Formats: sequence, C-alpha cells, structure tokens
Amino acid sequence: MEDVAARAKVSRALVSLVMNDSPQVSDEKRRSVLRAARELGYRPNLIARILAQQRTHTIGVLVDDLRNPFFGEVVDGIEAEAAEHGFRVLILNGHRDARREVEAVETFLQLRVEGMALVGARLDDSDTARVGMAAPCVMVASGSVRSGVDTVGTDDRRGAELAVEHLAALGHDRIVHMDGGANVSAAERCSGYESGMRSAGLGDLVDIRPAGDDEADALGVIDELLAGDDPPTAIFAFNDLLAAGALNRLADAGMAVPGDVSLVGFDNTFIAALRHLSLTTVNQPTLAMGRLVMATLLQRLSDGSSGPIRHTLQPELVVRSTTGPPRGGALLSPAP
Amino acid sequence: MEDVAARAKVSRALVSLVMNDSPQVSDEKRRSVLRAARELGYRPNLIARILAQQRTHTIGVLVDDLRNPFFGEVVDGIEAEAAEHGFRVLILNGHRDARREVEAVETFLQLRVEGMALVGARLDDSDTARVGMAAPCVMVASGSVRSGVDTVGTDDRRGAELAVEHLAALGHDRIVHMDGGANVSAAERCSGYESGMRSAGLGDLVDIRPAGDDEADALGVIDELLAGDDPPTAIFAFNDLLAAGALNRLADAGMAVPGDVSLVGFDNTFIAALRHLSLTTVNQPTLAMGRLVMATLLQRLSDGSSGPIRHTLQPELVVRSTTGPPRGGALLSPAP
DNA sequence: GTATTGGATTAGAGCGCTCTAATGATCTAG
DNA sequence: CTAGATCATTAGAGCGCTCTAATCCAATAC
Repeated sequence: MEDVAARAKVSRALVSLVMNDSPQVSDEKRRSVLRAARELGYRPNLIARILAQQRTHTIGVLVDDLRNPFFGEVVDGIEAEAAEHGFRVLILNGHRDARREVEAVETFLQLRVEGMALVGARLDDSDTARVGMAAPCVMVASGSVRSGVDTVGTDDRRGAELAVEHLAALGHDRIVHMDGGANVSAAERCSGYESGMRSAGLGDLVDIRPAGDDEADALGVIDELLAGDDPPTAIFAFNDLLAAGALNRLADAGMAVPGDVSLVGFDNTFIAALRHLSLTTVNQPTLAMGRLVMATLLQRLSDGSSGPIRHTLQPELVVRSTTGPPRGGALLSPAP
Repeated sequence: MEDVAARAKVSRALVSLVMNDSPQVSDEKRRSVLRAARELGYRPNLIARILAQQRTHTIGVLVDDLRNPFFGEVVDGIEAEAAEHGFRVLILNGHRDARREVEAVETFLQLRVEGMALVGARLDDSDTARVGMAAPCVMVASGSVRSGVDTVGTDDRRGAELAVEHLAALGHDRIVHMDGGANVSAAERCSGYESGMRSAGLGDLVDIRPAGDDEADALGVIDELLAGDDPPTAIFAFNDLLAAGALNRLADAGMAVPGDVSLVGFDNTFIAALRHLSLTTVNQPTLAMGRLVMATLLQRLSDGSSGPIRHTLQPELVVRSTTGPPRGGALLSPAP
C-alpha cells in the first residue's frame, strides 16, 4: 500500500479511500492510484483491513457433513441471502464429529466472524449455549430445547408423525424406526415416531433401532431386522441416505419394496426423487430454511436484545413408491 | 489481551508466550495467565495474530458445487491431509458459476491463504494462470493444458475411453456423449469419447450433445434424443448426476435400461452404487486425490521453485447394471 | 566478593490497513 | 478582498497480536 501510494504520489490514506471506492476522491487521483495498484499487482490485505475496521463482514457456516446433499442445499440458501446483504460466508466441515465441530466453532470465533450458522452440528446443549454466548448463532434444528441459540428448522417431530401416520393408514403396525444416532434431529424424529405410534394405537409396538445418518449405517440394522423372527412390515428411516442404504440391503436380501416392506425416508433430497429409488419421504424446504437462517442471523445482528428466536417450518409428506399396504395385512388393520 | 496481562500481573508478551504454549515460561505464571484468560473469557484474535506473524496457516478450497457428493469426497481427502500438517482449511462455494469462482479466489487471495485448491473450478486458462501467479495453487483436473497451476486428477480422457470401449465391446455403435458443458473435466472426457469412438471404428458415429453436470441438465437432452428418428442404443454421460437424470427421464419415457439403451456415468459417487440405480460408471479415487492435492500443495509450499507438478491417477471402469448388449444388435457388431 | 551464565520476563517496534481530525485548495458571496 | 463554505487530501494514532533484543534475577563459578 505504501508502494502504491508512493508510485501514485499520494498518501496511504488516499489509496485506502480509492480501494473502498469512496465518492470523495477526484477522478484524476483515483485513476492514477488504480493504475499504480495494477502495475504493482497490489491486492488489499483483508486481514489488515478487518483488524483495522473491527468488522469482518463474515459469517461462518459449520456443516456437519459435506457429502449429504441436504446440507449443501441449506448452505446454498444461506449463501444466497448472505450475498444479498454483503456478507462473506466461510464454510467449515464438521465431519460428523462433535470434537471437530467444537474446534471449527473455536476457529470461527477466533476469526471473529460476526455470526455463525450451525447446519446439522452435533454439539451438546452446553456447547451450543457456550457458542451462543460468544457470538450470534443460528442453529438448524427443530427448536424446542436448544438454549442460548436461535433456531430455524423443520418441525421434525411433526414430520416423523406424518411418516408414521402414512404407514399406519396403509395398514402397517410393525413399524420400526431406524434412529439417527448423534445427529441433531435424531431425538425429535424419534419422539415424533413414538407419538405417531401411540396415536395410531401402536404404542406397544414401538421399536427403535440405533442406526445413524449415512447409507453405511443402515446395513447392520437391516441384517439384524431380517434375522429377527418377526421382521417389520415397514421402516421409517432417520433420513434419505439411511433409507437408501436400507433399500440396498433389502434388495440384497431379496426383499421387495414395498411388497415385503415399506420404507420412508426424511429430507426429500434429490436422491429420494431419483425415479429408480422413488423414495417416500418427508420434505424439508431446504432453500427457504437456508435463507431464513441467514435472515435470522441478520436480525440478531441488528437487534441484539430479545429472547431466542424460533422459526419452525412445516414438513410435508411426499408419497412415492416405497410405501404400500403390507402384504395381505391391510385387512386386519383398524379403519383409519 | 491487555486485560489478561493486567489481571495476571504480567506483560502482554508473556500472555502471548503462554497462548502459544512456549516452553520457556514458568509454571506459576502460565497458570495465572491461563486463569486470568478463563476468567475474562479471553480468546486470542486470530486476525491480529495472523497479521503479526505474517502466516495464516490456512489453505483455501474452492468447491464448484456443494451438492455434488463427488466434490465432498475430494474435500474430505484434502482436509484429512491438511489436518495432519497443521493447516486450517477454509471452504468457499463456487456455485457452478465462473464469475463467483473468480470472486471466491479473490477472497482467498485477500485473506492471504498460503495455498489454494480448486476442486472442479470452471475458470478459464487465463484465470487459472493468474491465480497460479498469485499463490501456490493446485487444481483438480486432468493435467495437460492447465498452465501456471499444479494439477492432480484422474485421467479423464482414459476414463472416457474405458466407457466407450466397454459399450463398443458390448456391440453398441450409436453411442452418444452427453457433454459436461462448462465443467473443467468436460473437454477431456469429450475428447476421450471421440478417441474411444475412433479406435472402435465408430469415428463416423460420434455424436456429442451439450448437456451439463447436474441431473436437471439431462432432461432436455434425453427428450431430444428420443424424439430423433434413430435414437442411440447407448449413452455415455458426463457424470453420475447427469446419468441419474437421464435414467429418470428414460424411465419416464418407458425406455428400459439397459434393454433399450445402455448408460454409463462418471465419478462412481455413492449414487451410482445405489443398488436401484446400479449405474455402470468410471471410478475416480476421490479420497486419494484429495490427499494428493494437499500433499502437492505442501510440496509446492516448501519447494517454491520447479516446473508445474502433474499427478494423474488412473480411472477404473465399474460395470454395474445399466449396460448390456443392444437389443438384438450384438449380432451385427464386429468381433472385439 | 565479583564475574558469568542462562532462563524468565518485558519493552517496544511493526504487521497493513482504517478512521478521525486537521489541513489545503478552490470557490462563492458579501 | 476577505470570510466562510465546500471539497479533496493527509498526518497519525490505533486495531490486537508477535518477535527481537534488552533486561532482570537467581544460581553457579572462581
């Protein structure tokens, strides 16, 4: 910068003004500064600028798993909204690992991001509370319990109920839930499953199997289920990836879907929409959620005060081809 | 920091030493500094630290499209290797848009990352050259033409040849290529397709259709292909996503795969492996590529000198269920 | 007792920028 | 012709840290 100023025969301050295209600088000087900058290959040092103006104009997005297209879509929404408000978005990958996610958050904090979005982060309650103290923070999660941070999310509970209601209406009773493990949304979907089962009069048949949120996580559970002496007629999987894995394994085992067993996923990622899977699933409005996350963050940045903000979006059941009546079983089921 | 120093009754310098856990500080002082820091909720300012020590220990990864799982896997590899060498990884999303990718690169440069990895970036040759000048930069691409940057990539050309050879060996002759459009790898795969066709004696039948690299991009092309009066018996799609889109549309149109038309993808993402798609595709060793990208960057960071580094990994054909002999056509085909 | 050593600590400059307040230059009005 | 106003420009402090060189202190050597 010093050099540019010297070359253009002006002061450092003027170079700064030009670089921030301030209106109060003469065309003549502006041109000569820009020329000098070009000739010297000068590029303003963002680090220094940030330090000086004490504003980063940056928000950090922590993504639980880059391979899950669901998260990618949410991030797209966040970025779209951020771009419209002049915020830079930095992404850090959590690798589905709470320890690494804590580290990532720490990195964001040390980088002095102005706000953070936690997309699928699997932090425990005390961690999120601590994060919420340190910086404005919006978490993608179905509200309720998360203290200390704002939340934007689909009503996971309701989504799970929709899935169960659908299966029950088709006449299923032995409906198993493959649980999402450490994933943020796991608990809510699990409890939605339970409440759905109860309202369908199936409270006694509640059967939850720990699984995970990745295709690979499905394999063992399906094997176990099929090895049991009374395999379920329907499975509600934590998410689409898990459902896809289940679909794979069921096919390996020669089970027909939905003939022998019905299957429901969650998220309505593009995978579910693939004609050849045609997975019945629960839709989350990802793009809208992403935008809302950023909007909430912006509001928090300007407001400051007030209690936690909770936005809950409504899920929608998307019926495709992996669900149908149980083999011969619809006869025995209670009328809807 | 000032406050911490005051509270611990030491100098700022000592606080700095403690924060970087230097060995030459007495246990007593260390403890009291740490306590003071905790009590005040002090968190070192990375921005200031970076400015002072003139090292960011950060590398930037530009990802073309967060929704494509292929990229996610490569990034995982990069991060694994980076973590082992004490580098932070910042991710920016290119949104499949050259303009935004240039912006992202500029952001990285201004943030003074020590190196950059371009994963799928669709920058033109002059842009990459410029980037290469400004900072050590490794691009995921099949070497050859990219000047000014190091490259790590699968041999796209060979991969495409493998796909065509496979189809030709099955007896196909009307093999269409759905081109990847602006994607970095598009040109190479296209030329691999052409050379594959020629060596199979099918040079006259070369038929390239501009498509893209996303499922949605497949729709129009498939419609167009089916509307033609002599539809192809085989399609080699730029990547798995495109192939998945094609599969959808073909099913819509009532075409059997591979009965009526065979289909090959590229990347061997988990989507291709889904039992219900079971897409024949070309494998890229994503994780290894990612690690190699980072390793190359590290080498460049220590070396400095020397010409461009080119690493080319070998693709592998993965035959699944979307390819088979053409309907009744194998009879007419030349012997392998 | 003084000189020497070596480890612990600190003062203070410097990293590259922004921002405020002051200065200079140019113009208009009385 | 001068006071005042307006606009363009600049000096210089400050952002929060690191790093070098200097200083201090206790322990050891002679």
